[in-house]
Amino acid sequence: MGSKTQNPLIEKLNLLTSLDDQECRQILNLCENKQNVERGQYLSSPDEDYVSLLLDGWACRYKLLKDGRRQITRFILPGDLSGVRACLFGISDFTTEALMTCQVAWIRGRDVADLFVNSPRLAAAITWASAREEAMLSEHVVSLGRRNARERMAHLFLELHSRLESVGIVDRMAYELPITQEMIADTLGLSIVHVNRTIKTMRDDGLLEYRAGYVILKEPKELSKICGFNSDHLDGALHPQLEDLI
Amino acid sequence: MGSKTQNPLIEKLNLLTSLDDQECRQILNLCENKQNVERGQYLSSPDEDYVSLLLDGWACRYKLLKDGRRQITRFILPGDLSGVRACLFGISDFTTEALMTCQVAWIRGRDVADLFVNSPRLAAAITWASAREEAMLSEHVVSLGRRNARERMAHLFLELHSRLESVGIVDRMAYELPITQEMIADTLGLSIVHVNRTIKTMRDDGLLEYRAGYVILKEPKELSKICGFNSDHLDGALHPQLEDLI
DNA sequence: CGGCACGTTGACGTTTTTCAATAGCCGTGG
DNA sequence: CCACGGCTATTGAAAAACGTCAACGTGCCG
Repeated sequence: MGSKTQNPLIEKLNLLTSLDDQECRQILNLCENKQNVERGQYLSSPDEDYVSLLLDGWACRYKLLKDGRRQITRFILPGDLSGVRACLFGISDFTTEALMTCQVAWIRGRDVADLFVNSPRLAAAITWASAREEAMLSEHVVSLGRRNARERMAHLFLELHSRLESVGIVDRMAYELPITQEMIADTLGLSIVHVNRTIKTMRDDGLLEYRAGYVILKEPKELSKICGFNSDHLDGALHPQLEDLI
Repeated sequence: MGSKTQNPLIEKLNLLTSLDDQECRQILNLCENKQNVERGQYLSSPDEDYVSLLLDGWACRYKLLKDGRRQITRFILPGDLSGVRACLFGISDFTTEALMTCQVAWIRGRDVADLFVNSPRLAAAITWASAREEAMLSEHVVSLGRRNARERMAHLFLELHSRLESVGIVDRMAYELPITQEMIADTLGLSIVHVNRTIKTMRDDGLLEYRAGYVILKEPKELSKICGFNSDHLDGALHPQLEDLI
């Protein structure tokens, strides 16, 4: 695989916002190598010994049931870490796959472990990433358990917008969405057909535009009202009282 | 129902299994005070400044939508930590509520933060708890997104069995389940009525017994086959190669 | 040009929800 | 003691949401 490090480097890591430049560099310095992972290839390292930091592109994490049903639990966007749990604590029966050519940096598990011993702040940043994960998954559970198709869709599009905005790759209320309707279905626990129909009615109602690979949220207020979206859980602040401790 | 309000102190914390007795005691020593929380009361500390360690009883974490729909994201069992994210990183719009009289120990947020600076192994244990959380939530997402009612039910009952077993409060394949069918419905993203019918058919098929507050898994093999249950994600081992590092 | 992946739409089936009614349990107050 | 209300479990009938099957269109690419 090409270990070319071109350099469309992300503006920000999706870690604690209070990390300063030097700390971010410290994280980036742990990256042994950067490489491109092609669409359809797995993002987990073969032996699960590395955490990956996505520098560019989209990936997703999913579980495949024996009869072929698939559930996507998470989209991984530029600036996101992935594989922390698998790397520190063992295997996982989820798969992480690149949805397009991705630029990925790898951090050795032992270097992450070292952070706990030598860099408390960075260890806390890793824990924050894990906690943010948990918060997004909790919202995902709420969507799948108690929101209908339109509400789920609105929530997904708004959450993706928030996340992409925080790494600076949206254009106002529009952003690139390089995924198929099948993936949306597998994320939202719906069938492809129903996703298609739901998008159609939302488009007909003027809530959004949706073209191949591109979304424009035309009525973000209305969309938020539909699903009760709130982006607080994505925010990267450490509790103020703890800032001086760690 | 369990009238065990007194002091059957949990056998194990649900943390990294490699913590030794002294380390567990170290965690317990952080607990400023223990108290009983009555059924229906909230388990979050008023100011979110404490992490809670559940010593006895059941609690659950849920989100309430504006129109009254509720989604339970997690059951908190004896030995579980809760509130780590809220405490370290800020507020959350989820509520944690005692389902019966619970014995709870509180750990100050700053003491948890201190662990990152002074006790890397314990900090890693906290991170492990967060990662285990994430794994359970991922499975929950899979259930809600891609499993039908019977599969979800089987998965829930098996997962609860595994978790209770690991803290030593099951009797073979039987355990106390001090929750209503409404809570099961709010966990599994189903209606009460459908939960009731689903349990009925599973009972009729001889898969389980279900009486008020009590479950017996009569055909655990069959139940596992129904939902593809696997308990690996609940296991508390640190990656072997890292044991010596942290 | 053909093949392929993806999106779109209609007709129909299934799962699950909603509404409604009943029954048991339990504590409370008369 | 009993009547009563509140909560939970249970069951039937009808409706709504969502899935499946199948067909067709469209754009891309070799």
